Amino acid sequence: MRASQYLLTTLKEAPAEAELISHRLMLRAGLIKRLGSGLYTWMPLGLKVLRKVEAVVRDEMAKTAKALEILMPAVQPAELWQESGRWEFYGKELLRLKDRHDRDFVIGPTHEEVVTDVVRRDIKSYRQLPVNLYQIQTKFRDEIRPRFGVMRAREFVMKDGYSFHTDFASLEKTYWDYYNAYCNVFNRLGLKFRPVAADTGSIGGTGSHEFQVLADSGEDAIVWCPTSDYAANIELAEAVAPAHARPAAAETMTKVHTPGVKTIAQLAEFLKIPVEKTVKAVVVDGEDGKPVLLMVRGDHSLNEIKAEKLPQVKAPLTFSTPESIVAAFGAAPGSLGPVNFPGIVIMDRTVDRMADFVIGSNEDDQHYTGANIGRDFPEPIVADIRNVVEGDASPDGKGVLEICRGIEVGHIFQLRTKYSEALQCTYLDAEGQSIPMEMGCYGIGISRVVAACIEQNYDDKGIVFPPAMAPFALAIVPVGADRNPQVAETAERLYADLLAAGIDVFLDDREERPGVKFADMELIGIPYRVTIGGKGLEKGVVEFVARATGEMQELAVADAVSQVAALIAK
RNA sequence: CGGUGUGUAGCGCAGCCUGGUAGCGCAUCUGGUUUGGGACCAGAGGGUCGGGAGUUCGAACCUCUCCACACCGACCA
Repeated sequence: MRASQYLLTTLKEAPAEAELISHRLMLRAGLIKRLGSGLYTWMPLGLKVLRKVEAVVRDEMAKTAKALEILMPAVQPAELWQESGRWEFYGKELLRLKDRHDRDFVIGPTHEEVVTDVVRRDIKSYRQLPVNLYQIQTKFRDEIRPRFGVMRAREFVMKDGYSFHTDFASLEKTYWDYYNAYCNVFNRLGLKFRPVAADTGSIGGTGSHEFQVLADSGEDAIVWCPTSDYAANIELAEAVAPAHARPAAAETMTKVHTPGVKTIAQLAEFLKIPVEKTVKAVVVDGEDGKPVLLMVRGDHSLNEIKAEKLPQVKAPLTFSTPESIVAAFGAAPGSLGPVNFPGIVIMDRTVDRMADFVIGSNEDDQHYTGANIGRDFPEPIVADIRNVVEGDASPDGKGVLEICRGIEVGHIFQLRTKYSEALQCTYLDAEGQSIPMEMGCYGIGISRVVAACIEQNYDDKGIVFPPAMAPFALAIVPVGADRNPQVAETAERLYADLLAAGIDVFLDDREERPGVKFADMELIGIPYRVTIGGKGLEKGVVEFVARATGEMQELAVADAVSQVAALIAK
C-alpha cells in the first residue's frame, strides 16, 4: 500500500476525552474515530488490525476448538428472551426496540438464545451431537458507563462460540479445547496473559475461566500464586481461614468514647492501635428484608459477590439505607457492631480467629475495645466474605498470593443446561429419552484485544504492535525522493519486490519531511522500517530498523529483499 | 441513576470573574525558501461560542432550562 493512496489520519495531540493510553494512541494513530458515547468507527488502519485478530481467532477456532463458523442476526425477537427469562433479568444493558408492527426486539448483547433456538430446531438425536458453532459479530450492550474507547464500548466486535453435548464429559472436553484454543490465540498475538478461574456472573453455569491480559490499567484484579499454578479473579479467589486457632480472650470489653470517628482509619488513629485489631461492620439487606450484619477485619474489604451468594443475604446485594440501619441498630454507620444486635450476624473466617478486638457499640461515637466472640456476643455464622489480599495463603496450600491487574479479553463458561432447559433444547438418547443438552459458551472480545494489546505494547513514540497484529509488516520510507531519482527508483523497486515476496509493505511516498514520516510510521506501530536515502545508496545500502528495539542495521541494496524477508520472519 | 467537571475552528486551548460584535498553537489551502527526526517566511480559508429562553441598548461572558461529553461509584468480551 502507498501512503499517497491511503487514509492516514494521525494527530499530534489526542482528544481531551481520552484518558487511557491505548485510547489516546488509537485516536492519535487514527485507528478509530468516535461517533458517540461508546460508538467507534474503525478506520482503514484500525480495521486492518482488527482483521488480523479475527484471522488468528478463526484459525484457532477451526484447528484447536474445532468449531464451525456461522453468522446470526444482530437483531433478535423478544420472544426468545422472554422464553429464557432474560427479557426481565438482563436489565437496562439490553437494548430493546420495536419494529413497524410494534413487535419487540433486542439488539443482541450475546447469542445464547438464538444459537439454542438454531440447534433445537435441527438437532434431535444423540447421534448428531456434539455441535460446536461460533461467530464473529458486532454486539451491543448499553453499558452504564462506556469508557476507555473500544476497551468498554457499547458496540463492539466479539467472537462468541457455543457448544452442545449429550453429557458433561463431552462438554468438558470441548471446554478444554477452547481453553487451549484461547491460549494459542493470545500467544500467537504476542500478548502477556493469564487464564484465571472466574465467577460465572449473570450468564450462569458452573466452571469458568477468564483470559486476562496483564496491564496495570486493567479493570480486574487477578490473584495468583508464584509458587503454584493457582490464578483466579479476585471476585472468586477464596480467602482461607488463618492457620492459627482463635486466641483466648485476655481483655475485658470496655466502652470508649470515640467522638467523630466514622472510619476504620480514624478509629485506629484515635485509639493508637493497628487496624488489624479492629473489625468493620457492614450492613446489607437480608433475604427476609431485615438487615444482616457482616463483619470483616478492619483492613480487609467485603467481597460483594461472595456476600451476595450467601443464603441469608438478598440478591442482588443491597446495602441497607442509613434510615433502616438506625432503626435496627440504634446507631448510625461508623459505630455498628454485633453486641446486642438481635439479627443475623455473619463474620469472615479471619474475624473468627480474632480476640480482644475493637468494634462498634451500636451507640453513636462509642466503640468497644477488648471485644470477644462468644463471650460478648453470640458466635456468628462464619463464611468467606472478604477479598483476598497480597500475602494471604493460596487456597491450594502451595504458597502465598500476589495480586495484579488484568484486562478480560476472553471468557469461557460451562453453561450446563440453564438455556437448554429454558428453551427446551433436547435430544433423544439411545433409549428414546428426551434430555436437555449440556452447553458451553466461549467469548473473545475482538475489539478489546486490540486495545489490550496496545496497553501492553507502546512507548513514548506510539504503538509498538507485535508483528501478528500490526497493520503492515514493514514501512518503506524514502528520504529525499523528489531530489534524488535513485532514491525513488530504489524505493519503488524494493516496494514491488517485497510485495511480490508476499510481504505487506507500506510505502510512505508522501511529499513530507523525513521527520513527519518517521513519526507517523512509529506512531501507528509498524514493526519494521526500511529507510532509503541518498547517503546510504552511495554506499550501496539501505537501513533496516526494528520498531520495538530501535536497532538499526544496514542492508546491501542488492539483496535487500531476501534479507528483509529473513529479518521479518524471525 | 447519583456525585464532580467540561462544552469556544478538524485537534489542543485562552477569553467568561469585571457584558461592547472572538483569539492563540497545531492542522488545512496558496506562493516561496527548505529537505535524514513532527521546517521557515508571507498570505488565505474556516466559528449557529452545545441548543433554547430570559436579563440588557448590547450576551461567548450574567440568569434559567434542556442537551452532549468526560471523570469517580453499581455492569462486562
